[in-house]
Amino acid sequence: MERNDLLTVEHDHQKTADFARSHLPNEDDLFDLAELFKVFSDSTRIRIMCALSQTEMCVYDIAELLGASQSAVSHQLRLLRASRLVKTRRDGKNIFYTLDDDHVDAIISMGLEHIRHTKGERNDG
Amino acid sequence: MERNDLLTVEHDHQKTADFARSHLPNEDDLFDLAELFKVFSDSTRIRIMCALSQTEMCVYDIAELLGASQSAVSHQLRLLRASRLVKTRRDGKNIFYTLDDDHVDAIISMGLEHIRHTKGERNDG
DNA sequence: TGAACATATGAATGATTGTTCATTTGTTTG
DNA sequence: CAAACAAATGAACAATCATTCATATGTTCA
Repeated sequence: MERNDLLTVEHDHQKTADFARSHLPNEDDLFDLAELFKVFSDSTRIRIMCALSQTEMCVYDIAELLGASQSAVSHQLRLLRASRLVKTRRDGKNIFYTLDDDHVDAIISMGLEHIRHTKGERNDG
Repeated sequence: MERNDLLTVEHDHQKTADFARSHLPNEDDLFDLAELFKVFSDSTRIRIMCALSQTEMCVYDIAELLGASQSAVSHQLRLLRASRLVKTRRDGKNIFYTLDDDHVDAIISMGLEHIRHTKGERNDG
């Protein structure tokens, strides 16, 4: 290649990529982050989390609330448990679920802010 | 224990479900929320957003950064654009991407806080 | 205009996911 | 213990998704 590397102020792909790479979260965190947000990526689970942010509920309550099957709800709660977003308390035959993390509300609120913000923007084009 | 309708304070499923239902986001917001978090639910897209929070980058940069194909990156960027999370600026042959929303960093930070918090908890059981 | 580069897009495909159905585990109470 | 209730689990299936490949669109420059 000629010596245009001296004259032009071309965008340097390699440099840009290297710089950005050095600021990425590590692989483990990236994986866990994606797993975490996967939990928020289903409206059924969001409903469950929003509900639990109001009051503790047993599986039957949530199924009733969503008009979903007991099994479906239980499967979803499993995910929420695995992600440490909810915790349980047994009371006789019932198992009551509550949120296990302050971040849940914060994350959902921030999501709501974003979508309301973008909805307002629709006028601008 | 007889006469339990008078003596015991049984959990009222219907009441609980109704109460929680009245506090759920509306259907449209729920759908949009899930769509939004779906964007965050893939580590490739998180990588892209983290990178863009450091510096603007063109498609080629990002492909280089991730070791992914140009096509794969472009498809992902389409999603990010559709969700109004990134915006573009053309400079000659290149199209540079930048974040289009302050919430992106906030949402990712909150996610990181959560996973680091839960990782610390693993010791407690 | 045409060659080279940069990005976008459509179709196809393998992988992942949400739900259902059937069954199992765990708890209470007669 | 057995019956009744509450929750969890595994297999199966349809739907969704991320990536690839091939191709199209758009831009620059000779």
